[in-house]
Amino acid sequence: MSRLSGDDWALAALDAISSGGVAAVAVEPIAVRLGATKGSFYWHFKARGDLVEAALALWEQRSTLDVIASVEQAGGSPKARLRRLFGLVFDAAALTHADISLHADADPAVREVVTRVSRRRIDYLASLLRECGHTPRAARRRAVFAYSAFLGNIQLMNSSPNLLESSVGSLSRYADAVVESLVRI
Amino acid sequence: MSRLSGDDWALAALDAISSGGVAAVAVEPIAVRLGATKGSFYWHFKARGDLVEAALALWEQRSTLDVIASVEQAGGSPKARLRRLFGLVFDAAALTHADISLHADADPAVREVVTRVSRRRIDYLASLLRECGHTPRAARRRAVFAYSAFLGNIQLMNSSPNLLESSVGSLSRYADAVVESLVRI
DNA sequence: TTCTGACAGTACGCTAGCGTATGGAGCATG
DNA sequence: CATGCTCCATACGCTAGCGTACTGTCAGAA
Repeated sequence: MSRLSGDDWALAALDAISSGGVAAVAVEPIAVRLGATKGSFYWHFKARGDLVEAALALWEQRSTLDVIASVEQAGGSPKARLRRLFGLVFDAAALTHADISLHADADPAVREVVTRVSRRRIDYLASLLRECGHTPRAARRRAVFAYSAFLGNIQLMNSSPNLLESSVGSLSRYADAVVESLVRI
Repeated sequence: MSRLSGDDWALAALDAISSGGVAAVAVEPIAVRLGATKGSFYWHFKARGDLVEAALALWEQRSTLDVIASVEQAGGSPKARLRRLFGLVFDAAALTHADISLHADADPAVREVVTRVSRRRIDYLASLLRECGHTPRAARRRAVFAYSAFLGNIQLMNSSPNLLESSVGSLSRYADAVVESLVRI
């Protein structure tokens, strides 16, 4: 990796966000991690803010569009797609860590992206639930509820892993149950 | 406020946590906000870490013990207490903001406190649900679920307020419904 | 009134991180 | 081979914030 691209930096920045929030996006430490120096960074970006922006864009892409596309491509019944969706998001620890940091951020620019991401995810959830036979209103209500439950779960898993596992047993059976109760008319 | 106490500093630090996370606990800016200087701070505390610690202790007290005591003192049926509990936590924006920041923090010391707080809250929820007639196992499962839903809700309310309100209508009726479904055997 | 101790202000050095300027290294192309 | 372009390293100045040392102030005890 003798020569870096802007995407390399954005990826590393997203990594930093996952482990320490936007505040952890610091040029010099990331440069060290990439085995480079600031010289490289300031070639690809104008300022630190642009790196944060790029990382957010990357996150937005990966955590919504990519996930949705992957689920849609796999196909299957709406219920099967729901189940696959839950499986994906629970596994992708890297993505959920970024989620946690970003949802807690107070910066307006971050919140704008987060809101867009949340909206898109909820829209997709609602569309699946409509396909399952729910009315648009009910589908939307359930989608919002499911999404907020999802947020709470990753939060709790992150801050105190034992608490959840001890009362829920297997995560995959838990996801089964959640999907089941969401789909039930 | 010509003379400050250690508690004044801790309170201001908790405020800083609410609005910017633990990273926002910076001695000099807080000194300015208190109309003082570092000279005061380093009289009351040995180092910045001690201030963070004090703020966390304050949060732990207020967001668990105080809330629980207040609900218990008001009395009423377990269901009424549950309802009162939800009303309290949804209103206390200051507390929930701190919650959001702290649940997202990666520092082991913070996570230790957060885990203790979560455990205590879940324990209290479970005890109320047992009083409502649930078996211990069921009460605990529901308590964990309710708590994680709570976390998700404050998260969503914080990062994108409109998303929740638009699909849920009145927050107080929402709380009614949640309590109702929790209590139902 | 004087003295003492609790409390606060001021001045200083130190580190981390941002941003800039400048000087290469290496490759491509004439 | 010379030239120029792309990419990176190094060195520098600047700010925010931590922690320390010393100096001041004021209330109450003696």
